[in-house]
Amino acid sequence: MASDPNVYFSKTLEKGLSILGLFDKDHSRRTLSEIARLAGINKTSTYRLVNTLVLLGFLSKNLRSKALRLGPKALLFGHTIVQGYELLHMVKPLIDEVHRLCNVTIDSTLVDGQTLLALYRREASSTLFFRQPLACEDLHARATGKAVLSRMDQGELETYLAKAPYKKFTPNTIDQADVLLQQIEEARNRGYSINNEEYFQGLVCIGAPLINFQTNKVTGAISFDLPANEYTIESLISTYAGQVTKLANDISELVTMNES
Amino acid sequence: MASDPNVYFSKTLEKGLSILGLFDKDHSRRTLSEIARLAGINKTSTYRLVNTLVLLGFLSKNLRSKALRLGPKALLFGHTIVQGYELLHMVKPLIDEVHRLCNVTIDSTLVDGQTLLALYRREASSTLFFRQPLACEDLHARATGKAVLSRMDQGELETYLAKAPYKKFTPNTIDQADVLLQQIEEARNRGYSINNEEYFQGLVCIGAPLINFQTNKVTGAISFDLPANEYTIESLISTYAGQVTKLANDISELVTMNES
DNA sequence: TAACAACGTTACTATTATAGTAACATAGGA
DNA sequence: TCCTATGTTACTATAATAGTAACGTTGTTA
Repeated sequence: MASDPNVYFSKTLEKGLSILGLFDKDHSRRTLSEIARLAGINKTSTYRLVNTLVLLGFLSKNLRSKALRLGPKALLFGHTIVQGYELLHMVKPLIDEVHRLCNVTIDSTLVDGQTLLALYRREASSTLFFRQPLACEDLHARATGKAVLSRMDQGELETYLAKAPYKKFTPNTIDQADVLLQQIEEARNRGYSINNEEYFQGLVCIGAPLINFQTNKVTGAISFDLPANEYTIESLISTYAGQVTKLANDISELVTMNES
Repeated sequence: MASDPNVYFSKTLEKGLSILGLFDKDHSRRTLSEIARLAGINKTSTYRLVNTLVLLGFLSKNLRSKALRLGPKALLFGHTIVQGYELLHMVKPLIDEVHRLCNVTIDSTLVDGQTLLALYRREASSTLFFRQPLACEDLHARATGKAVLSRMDQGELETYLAKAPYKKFTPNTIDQADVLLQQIEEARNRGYSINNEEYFQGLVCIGAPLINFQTNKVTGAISFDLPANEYTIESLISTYAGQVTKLANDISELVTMNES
């Protein structure tokens, strides 16, 4: 009776997607009740939605244990969606090319609100393996994060800075707002940011922001990741500062074109 | 009034997912009408669902052109789902290990009905690049496809064979049912299948099926892909037949465990 | 073995969300 | 300028969902 402000919003779809989103690397099996609880949906509705996903092949249900997990359709769906992300295909050849020339691990991320989303990563064969998060809210501890922060508008930056003290990943991780702010300003002035084993021991990175030149807003960042035992911060900068900023610039142009 | 047989099925969710699924590598931008037409949903409902996806960040809408494309949330969502697929993480280390030892491109696929779904692929640095499909219905032209066919039950196999003449990708592609059937029987007897530049010029492959040992059903296949100018079919077999079948066996055991 | 608890499934309606029609708005092309 | 295609909004009948409650099943504890 109260004329909904959201006649053009489907709660059902929102719920269904939130259910699918509950399955990730660390939660590949879930039970119905668990889903209902986590998604905040009542049992019957959850049952209906889960059943739908099962019938469509997005989830598969173990007949005995009733445990749910992602089905083949979900795998295809996920792959298809990732590949359907236009920017990925624009960015990939540029990154691959630089990777080929320099044999360095290159990471690209998008910023969505206050979180970094993995876009595309190309690893140098030698790079020490570390588990790359798909979404990361710890901008303070990453080269890409600091690059993004260096070009955020004042308001958003302050919101982030207010989160101090920040999560510590290594002894080097910056956990104080004033130190972080200083590094951010430095990054803004120089055009690149540095990560000195602040996220992962043994890994030093140099990053640069991706900018939409039309709106002048930051849309993400890239970084070159290198082994700390082969590079000092100085040699990292002298070797790669030019390359990261150039690559970031090239990608920024694509982003600008793409978003207009 | 007619007691629906499907009270526990959400058409809305089905529609929403089908809309998201319309975005892929070759269709990264779509219009509302296009979506409505392709998904077979009326304009208003499409508008509601699309609007929902936009508000949730799965789609983004260009303010001027109204063109729709996948949003950052979709990228994260897709990545998360793929990584949430349990089997991927079980298969990956095995394939990576063999890849490391042999420096060969290894491909793994799941079978879903009559289509092959890409599971995990590890490329040898030297492998000629070819665009790997996420879903493929042309079992006849691939080593993984023939491996799967060699272990399908009679009924399903006949369904596939009835599709002849098959799509031709190269001069070598088999397009006649009797030739294919012969190769399939050979593959069943030997435990591995061969692809002699039938899918892609310059690429020879040797494949083996993945079996759920408990149900004795085929769940997918793997293949080693190699350059035709370095391998004859004979040298391919003598070098790799043992390795593919062993790897397929190891993965099959995982699959069996995983599905019980 | 019995009782219990937790979970999954089904039945049943009130309520609400969606489908569908139609009208309006806007933009691009003829 | 008119026309057509496309996107957006209004409105209402109808169909779909939410929510309660009850039932079946499984596995655990006493």
